[in-house]
Amino acid sequence: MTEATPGRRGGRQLPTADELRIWRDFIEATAALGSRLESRLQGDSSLSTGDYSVLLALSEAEGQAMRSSELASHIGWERSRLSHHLGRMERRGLIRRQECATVPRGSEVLLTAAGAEAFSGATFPHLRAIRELFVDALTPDQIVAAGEIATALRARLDVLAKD
Amino acid sequence: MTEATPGRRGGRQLPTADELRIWRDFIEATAALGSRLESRLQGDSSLSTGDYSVLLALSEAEGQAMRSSELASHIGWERSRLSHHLGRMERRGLIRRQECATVPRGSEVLLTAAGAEAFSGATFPHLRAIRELFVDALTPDQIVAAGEIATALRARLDVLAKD
DNA sequence: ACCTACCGGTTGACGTGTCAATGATGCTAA
DNA sequence: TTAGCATCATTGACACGTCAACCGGTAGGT
Repeated sequence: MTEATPGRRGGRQLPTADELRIWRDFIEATAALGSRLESRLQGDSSLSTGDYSVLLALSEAEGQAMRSSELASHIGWERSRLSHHLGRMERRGLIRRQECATVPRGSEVLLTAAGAEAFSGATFPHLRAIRELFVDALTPDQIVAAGEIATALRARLDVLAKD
Repeated sequence: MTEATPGRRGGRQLPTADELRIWRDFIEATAALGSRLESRLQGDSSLSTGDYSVLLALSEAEGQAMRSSELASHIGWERSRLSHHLGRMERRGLIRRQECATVPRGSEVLLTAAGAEAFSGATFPHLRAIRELFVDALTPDQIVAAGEIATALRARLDVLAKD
């Protein structure tokens, strides 16, 4: 009783004006939050949030190394996105790539010393920024609500994953 | 009282593990939501959400036209972003630019017939997608909470607008 | 009048993301 | 054996964003 064709109440197709306003506020605020976090991290460490995700995953990995596809699914990226990103990170000396010994066609991504150092220097300021921009912005109730909203949105996206 | 260094007030510097988990869920879910909306709109209309914002503003404008800087502040974009985007939209015939008669150095952005048509074809599917992916994902209480969270985040960003 | 400072707008360089196509290699079935 | 076929990863083309530099012109102050 949520969907339907034009008409039937309880089943309108389009958002109300209020819903639309909230939608706009919500999507714009979260986008602004993300981009502020991004520039904060950039200023504090010369890393992007993408770099940070990759370095975090590698730091926590066995031997500071992971297979490329494993890394991609771990951080939820498409393979080509990761490949492009690793190319840029490799040019900056943050990671290295080498043929994987165990898996035939696999490529192994290694954290370099420079990468580990950049990551460890970025961690504290990044977490502090999350606190300042997100945690401190909300009441404890709102933080809980934000978690539930995230879960609900994610569930909805997963349910509609066939588009 | 959880973390360390210069800790005055009941103000630890770093988020707790729970806060961090919620942060991650939240930022990832909203990013995924945005990109799903984007690809929905793309598939339904061959417009991006950026195109949509521009066309919406122009559609509602006096004479289907606006000065460039006015448009930029109306949709909250940086000037160079808008300039690049208008260049792409102009190549696709969605808008036109011409010297502004009233303001010396100003440039005026006009909606073309093709642009108006693309916009009107995109509106219904786009609103429907917002409903399916956002409104239908949440309870009425959660929608209200989402609005409050957006407002709180925005307020926090504005307060810290000096970085 | 002249110098300077700002203002509206554009441009170039570069990082980032997606999509589709391309290797390179193993697996399986005719 | 060999013709497909799936898998791992990369590449190229292109859209999008940001940053910093630039350009043309108007406005102030001296």
